[in-house]
Amino acid sequence: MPQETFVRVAIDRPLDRLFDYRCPPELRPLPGQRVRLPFGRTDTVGVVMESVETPAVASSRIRALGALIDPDPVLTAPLLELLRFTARYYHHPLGEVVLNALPPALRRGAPLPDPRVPESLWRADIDADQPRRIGPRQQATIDALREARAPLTRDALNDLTGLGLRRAELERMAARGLLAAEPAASGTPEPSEDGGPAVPLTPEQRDAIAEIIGQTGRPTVFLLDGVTGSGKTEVYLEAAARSLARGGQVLILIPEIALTPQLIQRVSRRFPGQVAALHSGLAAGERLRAWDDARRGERPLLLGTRSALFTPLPRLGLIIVDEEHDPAYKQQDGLHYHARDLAILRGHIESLPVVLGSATPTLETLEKARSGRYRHLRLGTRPDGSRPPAVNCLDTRVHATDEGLSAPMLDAMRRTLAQGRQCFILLNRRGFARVLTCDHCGWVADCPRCDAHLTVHASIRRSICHLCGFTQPLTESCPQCGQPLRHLGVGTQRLERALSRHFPDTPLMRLDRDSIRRRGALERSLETIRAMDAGIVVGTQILAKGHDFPRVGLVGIIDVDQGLFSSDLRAAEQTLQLVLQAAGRAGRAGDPGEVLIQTGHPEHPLMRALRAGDYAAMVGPLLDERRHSGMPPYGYLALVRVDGPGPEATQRQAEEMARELRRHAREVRVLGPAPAPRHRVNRRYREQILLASSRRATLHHTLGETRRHWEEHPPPRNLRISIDVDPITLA
DNA sequence: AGCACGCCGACT
DNA sequence: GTCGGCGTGCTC
Repeated sequence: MPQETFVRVAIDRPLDRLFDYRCPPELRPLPGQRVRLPFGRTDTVGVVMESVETPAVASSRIRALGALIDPDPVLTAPLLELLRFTARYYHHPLGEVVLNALPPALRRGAPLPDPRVPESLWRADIDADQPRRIGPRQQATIDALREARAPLTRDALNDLTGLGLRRAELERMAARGLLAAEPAASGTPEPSEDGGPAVPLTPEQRDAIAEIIGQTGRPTVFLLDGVTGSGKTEVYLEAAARSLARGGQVLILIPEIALTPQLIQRVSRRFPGQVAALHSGLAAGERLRAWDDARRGERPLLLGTRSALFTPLPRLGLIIVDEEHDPAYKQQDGLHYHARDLAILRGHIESLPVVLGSATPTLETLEKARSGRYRHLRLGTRPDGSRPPAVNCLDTRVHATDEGLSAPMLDAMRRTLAQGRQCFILLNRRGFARVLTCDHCGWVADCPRCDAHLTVHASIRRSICHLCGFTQPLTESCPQCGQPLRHLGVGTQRLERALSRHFPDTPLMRLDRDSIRRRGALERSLETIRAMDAGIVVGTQILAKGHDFPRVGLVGIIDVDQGLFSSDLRAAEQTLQLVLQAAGRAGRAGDPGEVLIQTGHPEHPLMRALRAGDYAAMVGPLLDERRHSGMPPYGYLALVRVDGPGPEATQRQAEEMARELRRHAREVRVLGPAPAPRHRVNRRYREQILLASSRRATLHHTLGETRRHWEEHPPPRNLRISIDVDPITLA
């Protein structure tokens, strides 16, 4: 009798199990292949995980597979292994994890894009000096096409310009006779070769590249540790070039593509036609195309944000994680994975080197580099010969501040501007004022849905909750006693207004999430800043990201104190990183810049360390502290969160969870439940339980057993339980 | 999660 | 009488 075969299938449901199906004789799906299947009363999409001889449930319950969606697997075997681990490690349903690795269109069962259908290629089609009214976007498009000297796809154009051009926009330009479209010739166009690196490499850079390439095919992890301006990007690009030259694919992860348009442009220019970019700004179709181009090796270099980690890359040879300290690598909802940690795991599974780059590495990474588990590559010298900036504190108890600004800060700004250099003023709070309050009766404008004050946004005359987005019109007088209200605390918008009064004739810009919301606004702002001579830029941490500016003489930090005294696990570390990243903007090409920090606590150990200026030295005491308290990297944490519509039921459920966790705890401390630091967000109440252990295994045992229990005795539907393994913040 | 079944309240 | 509220149970 012919042997029947069965497959075990992953499905996009929050059920922590796989489902077995009978294979009709003509269907022999391989692991990683998408299939359509009957599920309950409907049809759904699944991914085959493995073949099995005997199903896990009685054969009477087994149903037959519907159909294959693709002729071949869409996910590779090593990627499936990574996804299995991910589900186990983060205690998340495997089906959701697996389907999450697919672009949304494929998750819903859409067909793969047909690689034989070429995209349009665009070229400039305009007489050189024909006088015409052309907008800045159109001009930039035409300039990019002329510079490329070859017709480009829309994707390639967007990579080069960062404009996010839509098809309709290009078609409008074509209708006006500015552009012409032609179908792509067979095969990829090979635009003009850009040659090797633009600047000669330093010996340190050459050594780093040689070390990385020397580990090809081995799961070696590198920490590429170098201050701003030390040329980490050149090391990435050159290592990538050599890996590509050997026929491998390269994955470069970056924290947020939207904030680093310069990097995409730089990579696209260096590797024309070879780069696929994957990030949240893409429309569904573009995302699918980029993903599939990377999967098929059509574009062997994939540049993307954290989710790009799950892209199948059959010939992957090298992974680079840029700015590894950036918390954006940790997904904060649903599947709480850390893309940097999983990148390292992927390196092990696929046996390839992983490069973690940062000027301010996390304590976790530094500790592993110090203990020798990672190879530590240092780029100490800046290729342009500049020295690091001097860091000084301004004691706000001595120097009073008005709208956030002290007199010495203003003096330093005047000096810097007089030298023809720029001032960057960093304040990590957007909006106008922190709160709206009444001096007479003490009323404060609070969010009706969260435990948070509403932030004043004067420009749009509204108050906004930064937690849930609730907004309401600004009121002039107190709703309780009718007295006029006062704006308390300073945000970037208020700082901008104050500075425009102090420096009425100086160019002034603001850079924060609100100012760059419109498409292309960030690119325009960065361009303006770069073109500006002396001037002032006010902004949030976006200012501290790795943009390159040539003329910054002063970086002023308005308020670090909330970072010094926050009780959160990583507050000190992250404050250090933020200040140093910001400081990295100061001083280029011979001119050391200056960093001025306003603080009420200049004697605080962190501030003393900052003045000394050496990140590695500052980290020592922080690591000691972590060791003594058993915190990461010397101990392991997991956070169990319960949230629900009412405070009492949520608390009861959290208490039951904690009881269950304690029942299974072996060498695991179970702390709580306690109301989460922001107890109420978006009309939901949140309780949390912290698990701590000196061993990973015991933590996972406790979580696993508890999870099994609640799968069997599920809590009411309106209560949600989520597990955050290796939480980045306890808030 | 989806989806259906099931058992109680105010409508044409 | 029946449309529809959301509690509960199941999915190979």
